[in-house]
Amino acid sequence: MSDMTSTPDAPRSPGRPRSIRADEAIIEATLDLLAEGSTIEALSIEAIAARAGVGKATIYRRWAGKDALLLDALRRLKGVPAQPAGHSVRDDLVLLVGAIGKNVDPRAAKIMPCLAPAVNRSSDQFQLYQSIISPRRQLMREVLRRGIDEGVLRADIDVEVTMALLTGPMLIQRVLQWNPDLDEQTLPVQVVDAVLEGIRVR
Amino acid sequence: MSDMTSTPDAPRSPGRPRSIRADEAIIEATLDLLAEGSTIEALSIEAIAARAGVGKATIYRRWAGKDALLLDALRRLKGVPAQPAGHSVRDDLVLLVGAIGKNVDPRAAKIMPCLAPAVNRSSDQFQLYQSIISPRRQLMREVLRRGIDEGVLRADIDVEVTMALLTGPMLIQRVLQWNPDLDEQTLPVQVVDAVLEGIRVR
DNA sequence: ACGATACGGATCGGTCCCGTATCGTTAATC
DNA sequence: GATTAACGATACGGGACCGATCCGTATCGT
Repeated sequence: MSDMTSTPDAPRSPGRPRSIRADEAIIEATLDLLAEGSTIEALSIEAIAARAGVGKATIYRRWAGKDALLLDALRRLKGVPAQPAGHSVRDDLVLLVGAIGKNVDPRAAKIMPCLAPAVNRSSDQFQLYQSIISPRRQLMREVLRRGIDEGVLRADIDVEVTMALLTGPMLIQRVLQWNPDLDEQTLPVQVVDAVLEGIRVR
Repeated sequence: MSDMTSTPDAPRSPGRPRSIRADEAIIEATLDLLAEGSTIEALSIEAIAARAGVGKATIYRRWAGKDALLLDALRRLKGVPAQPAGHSVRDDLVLLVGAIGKNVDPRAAKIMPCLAPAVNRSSDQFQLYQSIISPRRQLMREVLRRGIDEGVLRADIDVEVTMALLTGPMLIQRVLQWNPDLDEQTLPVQVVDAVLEGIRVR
């Protein structure tokens, strides 16, 4: 949490302790509202409090404001990235590409697109966004490096560009519905194979 | 316009005619404010009126509300897609990929990302979005088909998937700043060449 | 000159939200 | 049982915005 009065070595705090259920309920309510279509700035503390069955004061007791709460709430969305098996480079890439935009928390799929515009406005939110996707990028980077070491992939490819190549098509389709004619199900395999083989006649 | 009292066969409307300058000023103010970082729902009629040097009533006289105004304003952003030269398939693709997210109207680059979340919420805005990018997709589709016909590209590629392959990386980088380590300048060439050649050792 | 209408500007009531304050109640410790 | 602080609920003043309406003025066609 950002500014909760968490005292690691409990020096005894008198009075009624803060409700852990309230903490959870507030975070969950925030994510639920976002997932239901509310945009970040349309989200109100009052709506969150009502949804969480909590008084507004209970929220302000824990966070300084909407931004601090949002930052904490979004952090919960990180989820666990898919773990590649490590056998076939192609299979690992298909797995990673297929996992793009698919988080353990189904709400994340709805929320992430809304983050996009905020990312270019707030430095904090940009950092948050990067901290979420960075580990996933690292996973793919390792698979590509492995492919190069094993001699499956060309040694002269630009790994960063290749990651964008694999990620981009999946992301614009899942997040923007870029092309209604594309099939999201088969797209990961198609993308990976196309990138592997190239499209030029040879 | 959405609900202007436009009478095609001018039967002469009495009274003072509407100012064309006001029309333009309102649209321009809307786009300017969006480009300056305002999000769609943070945009207020009052701010637009103030910026345009126009009374609020002047806006309400022309549009039913913010949504109608926005729809009209965003339609102005379409701009003219880049025209491929038609000589080299590779060069044409580099040109088209490089043009992604780069519109004649520099404000469009700032505004388009903000559209992303709205696209999944409003059917109208989804249609608008598709109507903007659809002609550009068509342009790339034609270049790819030409490449196949000329025997430069493999005949068995999925053209739609290939378009996503070329567009995705550029779009996530320009719109989301997906990977800070990528160079936007060289990315078009890198993407096109990588897609053309593939990354597999052969 | 006249009616009609649009103009920029100002004001109004209503709604929503923020952040704070204050209720009576509840749950822990002493 | 007394103390203490968090609880849900509610009210507050302040602010932003909406949509409507009204000024007095400007600009048309007649």
